[in-house]
Amino acid sequence: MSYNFNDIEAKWQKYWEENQTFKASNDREKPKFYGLDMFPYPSGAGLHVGHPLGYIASDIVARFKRHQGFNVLHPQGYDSFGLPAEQYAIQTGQHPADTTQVNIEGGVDKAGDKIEGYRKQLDKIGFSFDWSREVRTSDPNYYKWTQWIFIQLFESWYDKESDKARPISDLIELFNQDGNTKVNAVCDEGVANFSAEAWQNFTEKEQQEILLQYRLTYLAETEVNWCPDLGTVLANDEIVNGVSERGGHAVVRKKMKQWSMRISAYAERLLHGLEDLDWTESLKETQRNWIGKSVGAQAQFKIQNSEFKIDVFTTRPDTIFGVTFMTLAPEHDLVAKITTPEQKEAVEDYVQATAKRSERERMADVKTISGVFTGAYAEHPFTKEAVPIWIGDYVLAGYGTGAVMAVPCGDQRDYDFAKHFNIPIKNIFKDVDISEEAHAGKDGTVIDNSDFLNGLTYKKALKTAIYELEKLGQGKGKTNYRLRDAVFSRQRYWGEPFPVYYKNGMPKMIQAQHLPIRLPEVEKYLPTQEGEPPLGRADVWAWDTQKNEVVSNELIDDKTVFSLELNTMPGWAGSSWYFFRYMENEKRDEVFASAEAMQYWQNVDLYIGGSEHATGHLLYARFWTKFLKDRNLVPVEEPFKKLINQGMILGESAFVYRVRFVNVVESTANILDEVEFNKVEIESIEEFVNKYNFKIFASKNLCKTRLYPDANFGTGQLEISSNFPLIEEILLNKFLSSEKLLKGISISVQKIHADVSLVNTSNELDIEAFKNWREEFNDAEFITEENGKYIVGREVEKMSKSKYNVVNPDDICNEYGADTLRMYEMFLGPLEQAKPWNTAGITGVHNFLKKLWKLYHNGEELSVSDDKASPESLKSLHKTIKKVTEDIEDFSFNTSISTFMICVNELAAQKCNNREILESLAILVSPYAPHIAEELWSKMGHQESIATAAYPKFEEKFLVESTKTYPVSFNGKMRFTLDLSLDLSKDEIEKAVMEDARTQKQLDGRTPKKVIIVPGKIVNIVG
RNA sequence: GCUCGGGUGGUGGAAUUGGUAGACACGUUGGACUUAAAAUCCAAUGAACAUUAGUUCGUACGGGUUCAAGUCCCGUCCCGAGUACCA
Repeated sequence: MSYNFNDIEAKWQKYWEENQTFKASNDREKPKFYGLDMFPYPSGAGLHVGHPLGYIASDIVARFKRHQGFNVLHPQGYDSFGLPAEQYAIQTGQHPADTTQVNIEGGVDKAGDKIEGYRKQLDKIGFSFDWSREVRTSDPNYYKWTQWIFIQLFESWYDKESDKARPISDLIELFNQDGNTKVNAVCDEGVANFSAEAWQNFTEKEQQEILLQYRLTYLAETEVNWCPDLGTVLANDEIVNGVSERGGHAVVRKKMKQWSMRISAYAERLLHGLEDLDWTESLKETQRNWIGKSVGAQAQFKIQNSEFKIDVFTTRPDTIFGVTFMTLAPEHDLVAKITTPEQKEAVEDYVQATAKRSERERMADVKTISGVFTGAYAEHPFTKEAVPIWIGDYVLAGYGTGAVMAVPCGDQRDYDFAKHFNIPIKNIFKDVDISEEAHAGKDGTVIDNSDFLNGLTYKKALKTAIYELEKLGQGKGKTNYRLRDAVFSRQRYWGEPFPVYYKNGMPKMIQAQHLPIRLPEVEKYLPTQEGEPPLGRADVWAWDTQKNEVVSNELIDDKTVFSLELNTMPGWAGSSWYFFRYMENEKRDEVFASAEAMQYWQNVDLYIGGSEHATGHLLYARFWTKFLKDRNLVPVEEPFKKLINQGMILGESAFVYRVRFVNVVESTANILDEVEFNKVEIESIEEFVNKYNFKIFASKNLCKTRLYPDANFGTGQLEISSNFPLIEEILLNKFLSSEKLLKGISISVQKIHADVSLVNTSNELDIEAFKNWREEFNDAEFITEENGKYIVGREVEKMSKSKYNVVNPDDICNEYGADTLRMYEMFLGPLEQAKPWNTAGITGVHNFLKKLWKLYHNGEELSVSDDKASPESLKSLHKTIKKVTEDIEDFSFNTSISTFMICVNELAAQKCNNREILESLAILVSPYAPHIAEELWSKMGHQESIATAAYPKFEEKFLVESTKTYPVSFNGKMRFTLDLSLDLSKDEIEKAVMEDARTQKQLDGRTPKKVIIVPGKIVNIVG
């Protein structure tokens, strides 16, 4: 019986489903292992071979852990809220819930295209997912709990004393006792002090307004990243290079009233928590940079002839005597207040000009120095000298206090600014030349011209300066974080609705027992005419506080019926806690996850996903977990113990080269006269050009000229320089009769993508298929290589539909089988590395599986004997057990595939058919190629699935060697090998080596100076 | 600019604490089987010279440490990722 993978795989996938083989129980008897993949966004494009890479890796580990006796939780679900579904809804009018369902479960979309569906595609690869615990973030039964967590955040504040989140009721109690003077909380900047009495005398509304400044999720007027094209605000991590991550749209800064998450309260814990996580250093570093802790001081400068004071943050208080000016961000509150009448116009112009610039412009143009003097002066805290106050857009409103004390001798930006505007530069570093550029003045530099800091070095001066500032009451040590509070509102339809209604303009939470608040129906998914979010179009979107249900907007009376929040939550809301949801399989209606379940599963032992989530999802999920831990809602501080980022699988794009006629010399009489179009029925150059322009394709090797990017052809297309003797010659032979015609035409070649499915493994294009691929190519002509083949060019690029380089895993499963796909994806290279997909290479692992199959068969029949295995076979097996076990633990899956290949090659050479070997081998292979392993296992007489068969135990005794093949080197160069017993002593080895004829030949009469012998390793003869 | 990775055959990639560089595959070439093709099997395959033993050069480049360096140290170049006026 030959290896009929299609039947085998279908059979076992059905078996696993029917028998619920991978259903995890919350049974506490066994040790637990929780292996998780970042759940996918179910897009309509379906899976390509890059998507399952991480899933295969985690599946191998999950299956391995089952063999080792762990109770394994390996769930899967869908992050099904998001922008693409909504954009598609806007275009087609279909409800995002419908398209999302089709994308997951399969069906036919409105365009009539058949969609296979994520689930079917995943099932085909044979994952051991426990689908009984599936989650979908857009399912009301799920987002009910997302809304519930939001309410918990609203009902909490961050107490710096106990360094954790506490219920808001505790805060109210504190306010009632002592006002806010004794409260040490993370809150908005500039909350006014009040006494207990004052608190009690505030109106209800005033109290709520104050509490809002303390809540962990709060509504506030903040400067946000507004993306006009997407019609929504974006979080910092959703912006890349000043444009939106999705679609690359422009982003501008705008003040808007928005929900925010006070993630900044957790900055220090998020930073500190990284230390104990088993994540890659680079990912931790990315998060550290994003949190951006800097330690320094806050200093206060009085403004001359004014009530106002400017607070600045600096990491270098030691350089305070070098201050020669101050710079405020143009958006700084004080700008309007301190500007002198003479400078008013210039300042206002500048402020307006900067406000107009988009983020991208501002970023693109960091080199240009700009700024304006406000006319005001501050007073230096120590020297009491007048310090001019400038504004400049190199100072960011959002960082620190939005103001800097400029020390041009020590900071290059201040230096450049000072030079540009002829502001004096004061050197406070001893024996340092600052005539060309600023000097950091840290290591070994001594401070000068600085009163009490004179003669000190950086570290000492830093402490002294802070001490003196504190003494003056004009500053203190301070730590600043780059991490900003995260904007939590989106002006979108396809997201979680907030469980919030508004009474007297103040947000009120809907009580938890009335959740979920379901998304209302709207007739269109666009913002309203008035610029409200899409939920502004809903007719039934008001909260009745008597009936506790969503009712028609017509009933709003602001007494018992109120308007509901129109924004929805961002994409990261649902993904910030889903890993806890999987733990719960029974009481999903009653709790987001039960305490018992969470106590058992704790946190994710292995999390695999893309590194693009470093500053988004992974940070937010850690934040929510810490919050939930503070409120005793979950038992753990960190959600993901170990994390691996799988590398991207790149596509190998195929290119065809299209001939384009340029610089056609029109109507040159003497050329036309002599032209004979006897090979094609053409009567003029114009006709020829019109007919064949962009219709002739030249094979790759005819176009071996340098490629130049060509702006005229849009992105991704290139033009090749225009010297093509070969093509010209062929053109002449094939289409034209006169060489002179070519003088009237010059050609260029344009490179365009061809669908990779039209190309075989030898890079030959299927010309007929290509002609039929797109209508415009139907009548194309091809100039082939001498052997008549059309060869395409290849280039490695990101896999994408628009590049026609997508390889569908379904096709690979059909042609080679899921086991081959799984093994080949692992065989490609290290999991974390980006690597190109090359379907040609797949035959290697496919052949391996065929050889594996043959090892268990003699002709058509299963051939397994109960005889004792030979020592060689046992050695091959145990070598493999050792290596593969180590490899899985190191996540080095590519090398374990090699190990299997070596093992099977050896066993085949030994003609091994012993049950004791072959059963163990089937278990070893099973995590990687589960279908063939199940089939062989059952053929060998087992009734139960192989999934929980005990992993073979490695035994050293089978590997013990008696001899070693020693490499014998002369001056470090290996010359020959010599088999010697491992029992020999150093002296005996030396004797044996020296007696060898080859040694004497190498020495050629010389006497060795030295002989290095490392028993069991090497012999090196020097001299 | 800064931070973190990385540079090994025609290709993807191996190489425990420094100890036989190129495992395992792909590709290529030659051969067997076949009317033929596919499939399968066998052999060769870092480069150059010698074509029989053998010699020399080879892990981005230049130095160094060592009996021995892809691996450790110093310098340079290149590629990738993250971040970017962060005071």
